[in-house]
Amino acid sequence: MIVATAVPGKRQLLVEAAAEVFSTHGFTATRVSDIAATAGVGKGTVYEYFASKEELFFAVFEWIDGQIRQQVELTIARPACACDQLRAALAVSAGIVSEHRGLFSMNLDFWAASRGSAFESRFTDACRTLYARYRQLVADVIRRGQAEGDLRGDIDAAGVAALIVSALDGLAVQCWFDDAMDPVAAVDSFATALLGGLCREPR
Amino acid sequence: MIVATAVPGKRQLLVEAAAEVFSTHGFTATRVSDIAATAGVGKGTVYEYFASKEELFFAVFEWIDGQIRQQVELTIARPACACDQLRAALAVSAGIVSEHRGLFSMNLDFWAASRGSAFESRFTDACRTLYARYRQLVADVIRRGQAEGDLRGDIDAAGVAALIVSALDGLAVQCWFDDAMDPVAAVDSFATALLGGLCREPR
Amino acid sequence: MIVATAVPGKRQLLVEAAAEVFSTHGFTATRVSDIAATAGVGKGTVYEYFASKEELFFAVFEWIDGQIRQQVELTIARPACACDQLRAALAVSAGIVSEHRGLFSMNLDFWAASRGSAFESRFTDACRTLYARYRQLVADVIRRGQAEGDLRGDIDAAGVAALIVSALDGLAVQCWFDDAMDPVAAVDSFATALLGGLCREPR
Amino acid sequence: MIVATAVPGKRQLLVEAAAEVFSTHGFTATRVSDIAATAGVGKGTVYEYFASKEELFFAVFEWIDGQIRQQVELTIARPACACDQLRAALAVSAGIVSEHRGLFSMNLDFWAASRGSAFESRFTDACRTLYARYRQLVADVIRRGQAEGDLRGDIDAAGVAALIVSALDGLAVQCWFDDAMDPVAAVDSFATALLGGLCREPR
DNA sequence: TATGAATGAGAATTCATTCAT
DNA sequence: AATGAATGAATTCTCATTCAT
Repeated sequence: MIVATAVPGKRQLLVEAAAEVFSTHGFTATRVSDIAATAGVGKGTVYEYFASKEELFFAVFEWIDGQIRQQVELTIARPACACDQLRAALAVSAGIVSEHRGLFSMNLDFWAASRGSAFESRFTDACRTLYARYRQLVADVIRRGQAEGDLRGDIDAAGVAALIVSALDGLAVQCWFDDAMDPVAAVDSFATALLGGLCREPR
Repeated sequence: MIVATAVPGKRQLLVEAAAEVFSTHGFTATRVSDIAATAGVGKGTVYEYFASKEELFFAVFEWIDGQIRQQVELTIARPACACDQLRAALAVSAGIVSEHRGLFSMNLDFWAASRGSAFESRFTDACRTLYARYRQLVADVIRRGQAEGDLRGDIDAAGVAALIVSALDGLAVQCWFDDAMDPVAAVDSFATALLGGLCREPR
Repeated sequence: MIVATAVPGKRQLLVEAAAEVFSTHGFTATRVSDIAATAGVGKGTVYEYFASKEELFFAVFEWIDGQIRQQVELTIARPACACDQLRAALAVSAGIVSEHRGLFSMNLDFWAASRGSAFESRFTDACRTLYARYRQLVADVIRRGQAEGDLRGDIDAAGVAALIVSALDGLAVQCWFDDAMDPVAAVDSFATALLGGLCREPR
Repeated sequence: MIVATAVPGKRQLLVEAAAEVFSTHGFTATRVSDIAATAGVGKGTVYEYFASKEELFFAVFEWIDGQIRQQVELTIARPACACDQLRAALAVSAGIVSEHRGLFSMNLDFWAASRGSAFESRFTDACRTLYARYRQLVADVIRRGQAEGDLRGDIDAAGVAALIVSALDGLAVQCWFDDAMDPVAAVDSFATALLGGLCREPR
């Protein structure tokens, strides 16, 4: 679960207030004064802790990234065979998307921040690193599975890992646009297909 | 291929100029005057054809959507077994991503336009429809494959279709952040894994 | 006389409106919107012609500098002996100060602009050049007078020129603070003393 | 010399810290917190001693004024003929300018403070008084010289005094803009010219 | 129809000042 | 007395949009 810190300092208070307002209205439509009001402080106070609106936005990005990665890593760390780990990683990710549609919509803003904002390169770099890390995480599981004989050895682990990570991001996007989507169920079918093979006859 | 229309009217000229500038600088950082200059017309002329910057942006969205869907539909329409159709659809999509990284980065802006802009609901609705259509397209192939016996019947076609579409979107995101990614190779590995099954022993 | 241009373009209109407002309220206390209102245009229009408040301020500086230098140069250009030229230059300068106390008060702002503003070096450079030019102008007259035998040859022309120019600036400062000062009369006494010598017995 | 007080109270400590920061960055660009930091006290402490930034600025003005006037008065107080007193007064003033270019640059800020600041009239009044006093000082020397027969009696003492004082102020301005200027040498030439007469034949 | 000069709503940001501790 | 976290008034500047030509 993504939960508020127990005893947040004022900086963290602002990050969480910002997350709330940004995730509701989007980056552009959010005014700094909205965040200040939500946090229950004066407008100037925001600038005591963050040099700019974008700096605060980036802090929100880092906070959310940390929260999510922590859960995924914990899940994958549990000892199990590679198949089960992949399935569990997919399931927990879908669960997060399902529970936090609002927060996940911020992804769209984070991504867009890499397009023409003053922090363009900062967000681009952070996202590149973030995705490289997730791909690595998944690829390692796959390679271990291949080494241990659970998974087919004739498949490029990095390529498949990239697409698994992609699938989860893309799923969150579709869920953002369509409340009716059930990410958990979709991911479950996907895991079954991917692990067992869609084709009746393996190729 | 995504190509300029042969004899564009001035409206189409503006759409294509806008696509170029938007894809280079992002929606927010693009000024209407930039687009006018790129199109070689006066700033006021833009408003003869589009009521607002966002309206023009939406027109770009529709144009690109049309271009891409056309290619995907043509690919899927070719008679083949379901497996080959899926593989071909994945390949052609990856190819488009690969060839048009710039255009694809606009996705990030389109998605973000669903967050707090004046056209919020217009983009949201359009994206919901767009994704529903792609999911349908893929799900139909899967269902046909199941009916014809090429694909396993015990799998939820809709769920898997959702994730396949997701994977392609997510892949484009990662390619935007990381020039070193090769979407075509990654998709190929993914197709092999998905169709044949990652596990050595089918489950 | 310092007069408004006969057919000012909008840029010049703004410069003159700005000169009026700046000279009345000082740089800091002047709001860009005040200038726009005085010029009878919208706030945004100011930014069509000047990139910033300081850029406009600099344009005012250049305009006033041009106006004044023109008069001084015209005066000095009239054929006369060096003594008369110096006397005339002093007189015309005092006359300008006397007639345009308001405009001259802008000097105080121009000078202060060289202290910590974004345009610090631009104003510093411009003032350095401006004063070097005036010193040169006066020094040339003195040297000519020395060559022609009208003025004592044992005196450093550059040093005296610097102080003559200084005296006029300092006089404008005192006039700004004290309406009762009569620059014309003061300069007349000064010219007599300087040219004839304060001491009863020449040294 | 302008030196720090031997055992400064905290108020004086702040005045001197402020003088340092103001003279370095100018009034506008100086933040109260900079002064506090330079003085080694908390920001709030400044307000225990001064009601506002401008009040502190005014205190700096008074402090510097006092320091400088003291030196000039001491110089003039030395018994000598009027000619020598004038020459000495000019020399000592040029010496101060030369040694304290930084401090003197504050003049530009003091003057500008008379333009649109909340303390406008306070600075204006103080400067008017200050200059009246200096003019009086110089005029008295001249009048004494005239009475004693050292100086020509047909010259308006007040007018000449005003320009002598002006010249020193203006000189400081030019020195601020041009490091290459040597105020001491310039003033020496000026003194010679003024006392002995620029013209070969006294008029 | 095409234009681009003019507009002004709107938001980020700064920093002097306050005041609870 | 000393502090510095908190405040919000105030102002610059941007740029989508309008409309007279």
